[in-house]
Amino acid sequence: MQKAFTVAPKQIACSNCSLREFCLSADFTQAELLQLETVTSIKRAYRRGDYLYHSGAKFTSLYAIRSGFFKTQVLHENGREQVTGFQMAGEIIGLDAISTDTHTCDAVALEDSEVCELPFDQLEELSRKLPALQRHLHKIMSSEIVRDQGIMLLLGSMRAEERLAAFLLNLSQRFAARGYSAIAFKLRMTRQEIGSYLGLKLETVSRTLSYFQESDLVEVHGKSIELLDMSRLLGLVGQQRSTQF
Amino acid sequence: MQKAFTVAPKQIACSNCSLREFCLSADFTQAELLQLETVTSIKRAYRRGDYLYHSGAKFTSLYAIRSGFFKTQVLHENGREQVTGFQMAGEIIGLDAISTDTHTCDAVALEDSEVCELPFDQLEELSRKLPALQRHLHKIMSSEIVRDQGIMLLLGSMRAEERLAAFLLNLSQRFAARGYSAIAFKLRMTRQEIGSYLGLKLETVSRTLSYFQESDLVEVHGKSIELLDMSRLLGLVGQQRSTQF
DNA sequence: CGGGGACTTGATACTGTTCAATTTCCGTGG
DNA sequence: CCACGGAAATTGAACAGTATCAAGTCCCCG
Repeated sequence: MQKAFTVAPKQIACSNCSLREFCLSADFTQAELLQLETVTSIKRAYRRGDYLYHSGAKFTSLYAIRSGFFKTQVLHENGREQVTGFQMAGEIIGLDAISTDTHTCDAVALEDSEVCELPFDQLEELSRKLPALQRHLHKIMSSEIVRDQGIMLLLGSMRAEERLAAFLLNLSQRFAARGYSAIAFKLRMTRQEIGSYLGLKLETVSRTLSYFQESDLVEVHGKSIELLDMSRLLGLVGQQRSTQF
Repeated sequence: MQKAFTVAPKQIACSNCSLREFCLSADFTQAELLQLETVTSIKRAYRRGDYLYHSGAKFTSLYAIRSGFFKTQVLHENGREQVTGFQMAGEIIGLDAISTDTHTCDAVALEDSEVCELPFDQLEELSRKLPALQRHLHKIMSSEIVRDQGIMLLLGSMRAEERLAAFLLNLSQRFAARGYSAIAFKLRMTRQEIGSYLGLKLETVSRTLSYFQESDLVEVHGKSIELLDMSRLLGLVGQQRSTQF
């Protein structure tokens, strides 16, 4: 974890940090990529615990995470709280705010992070000129909908063990996609945050991790985790309730 | 419930059924509305039980519901099933399919219904010319994300009673917004479908409804329901777990 | 090095599920 | 129009899974 940031959210001039990385995974011609560069972006650094935005704040931009780790959470008026996602490098935050021009959740850095601000007006304007960008934006929003539906399935029909296995495998897959180890990584969030995300209490998360360790499925040391038996973990997620049918 | 449809999904010529209703809630100039008309749309009728599309099918269009009632569901490979939403007139179905060009859920008519097909290519093309349409499309997708997050909160942190109260109040609100009674309506779905949506078993749904009835919160007769005490229902949803804090 | 939050673990309580037996409702065919 | 049959819904009793409460340990950050 880098310690380079001495002051919280400061602006950094960044000429080659633009929409370009927003579109990394899409197919663009060289000419189009040059146009993407024309949209100026602001890169910001955040320290652990900093808020990228608060619920209720006016919406102006989406944010592309360049490095680091965030969580998003909704705070119900009655103190109820739900972590709605954990986001890492290359992912986009803030899509929920488009609907009402107001952020509907908080985004909090779980480690020192850098994000690229993408002014939404400019994004819309440019995507009117570049069909590939337009399509890419639509796909990103749609992916978020699909992801949410996956979590609904998890919350609606899985047991604690299945939820946690699914969670670990999801993290593993995303780390792997970024060139990090798929089998050993550090959890950036607390047991309570994991629990909130998975609809479990922190004690249940802790107990289930301990059980996984006893079963030689994983090796846990605090926030460090190693997946010892991917296929059995996968089996857990695939498993339907033993008593069903 | 109308019985006019003797054959399943048939096409109906419909010159004034276009993108226009897709945009009912947005602000468009008269000139823009005329342009919206130029996108030809196909109106189709579906009978109860008909599939609007299946999971895995190629994505070509979004669908605007003109009348009737649908459910969307994801079927996990292992037989696990989750109802991800109930949609009624004026709502848009199919947004999840944009991300992969393939439908990721089934959409099933819960009563005889009419939908308007919106070819997505044309929608994108036109939205490049009409910023208001572009913005509207983005808002619709974002709203779906916000809705999903609300369900995550419900599934992740509410008790059975709270979930059911929230569900009934949500239906009430949506019926009211369409000019129907907010306090008396007919449930179009089975207890099992409600349960799947709310992450509960059908027996729990049934029991909780019975308990609501004993408590004079609602009056239930099969699929007909009447909300007798809105404020207490609202209180249930707002309530945090009695033992928390 | 000290302090406090994070985590683990145990005992108990409780919510919701499972299994099972009826009853009710509704669409279909006679 | 009524009778029939199967799906949907209700209800009860036992059980399972997770939450809750509590105590103690670990570890990280300042």
